[in-house]
Amino acid sequence: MSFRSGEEVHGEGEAAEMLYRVTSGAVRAFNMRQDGRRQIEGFYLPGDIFGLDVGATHHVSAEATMNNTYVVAIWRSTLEEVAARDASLGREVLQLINLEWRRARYHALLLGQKSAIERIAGFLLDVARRQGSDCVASLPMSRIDIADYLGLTIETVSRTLTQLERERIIAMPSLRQVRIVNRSALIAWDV
Amino acid sequence: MSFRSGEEVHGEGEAAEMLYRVTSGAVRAFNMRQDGRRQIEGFYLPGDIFGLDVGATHHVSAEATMNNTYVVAIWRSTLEEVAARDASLGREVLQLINLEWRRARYHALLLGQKSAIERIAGFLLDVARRQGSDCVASLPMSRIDIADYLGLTIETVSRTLTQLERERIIAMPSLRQVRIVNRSALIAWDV
DNA sequence: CGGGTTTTTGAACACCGTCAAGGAAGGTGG
DNA sequence: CCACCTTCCTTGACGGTGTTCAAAAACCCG
Repeated sequence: MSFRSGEEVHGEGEAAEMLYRVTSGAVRAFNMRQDGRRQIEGFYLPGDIFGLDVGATHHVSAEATMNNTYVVAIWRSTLEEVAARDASLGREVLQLINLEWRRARYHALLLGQKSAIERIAGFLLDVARRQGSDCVASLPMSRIDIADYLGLTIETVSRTLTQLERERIIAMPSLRQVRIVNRSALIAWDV
Repeated sequence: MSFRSGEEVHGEGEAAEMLYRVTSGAVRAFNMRQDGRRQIEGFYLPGDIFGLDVGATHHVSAEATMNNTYVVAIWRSTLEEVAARDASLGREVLQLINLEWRRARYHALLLGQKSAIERIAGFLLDVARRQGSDCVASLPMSRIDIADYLGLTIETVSRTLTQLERERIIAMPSLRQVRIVNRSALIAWDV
């Protein structure tokens, strides 16, 4: 399946009938408030699996963060049939739920306790790591997305990135490319 | 099992061999950072079940928040034996994981998007509701615990409670008793 | 090349955190 | 039961971090 930026993969409250894996682009999972404020709970990058909410319905909406986002989908029922024959698959799903949970708790810690620069530093390191790189993070999402994920405003995100660039800790060859120049300094911020 | 304030029920990283249910008092689940900052992920009140981390080990530490906290424990293995015969039990456990997850997401939204007064208002309503009351929340935890749960400082928690009291939205007959006087005003803050 | 969106930058302000001190509550021992 | 002590909570003043509002700059895409 192919999505353009902002297109919905699944909506909050919908029946959770499928699992998805990102093959290119990225997906944001989020909750919306009545007044329009949005909390992005997580991003899914190529290789990541999402949509495995426990229970019958999705707890979050999922949208593509950019054009040319590709996703492969599999029916839950199919998965369950296979899992019935192959116990290792069931264990793998549990592992994924486990990982998801771990991320959610880390996210709460980030939102509850960290300063702007700590949030940005941690975010960059996380993205780079998940992309299998030590020194480059390519950000497949807008500043607004980053802000709504980190519980900041776009202005603060922008300012903090600029500050890190001025301090020669990162370099930004383009808007969505971050090169990690001084990795240990970044890690020092990611308490 | 009986616990005094601050005593540990289970530690982060320990083997998750048991499930627990609070019968009186309360329990806090939290993660600690190297620098001593603490994020409380949730409170468990009488009737609540905790310790059902997915996977083999606990992801959080759990401590009693006050003296005379009583908890009943059951071995996971026992539970699994029973669940093997009774599928409805397995569904109930899934429901609990579901609820836990829902709370975690709500918590992230709270920490990422809400002001101090919104956090306090929502917290009071949540505690009252879980205690089966419309107009009284009895807080079985210290101000520090509330602060570390809401991502605030104790001073801000205290000031915000005082402000709500001055505005006749709540009354505090004692430190840990909050009477909800103007419920709709409180709900208006809990966007 | 041009129009619209996204990002950056600046200035002023607000909210919350920090530091400090005083006050209330609860537990302990005489 | 009361005095004492410790711990927890409240209140005040101040400062810093991040938000808000506004405008300029950069980027993207047709």
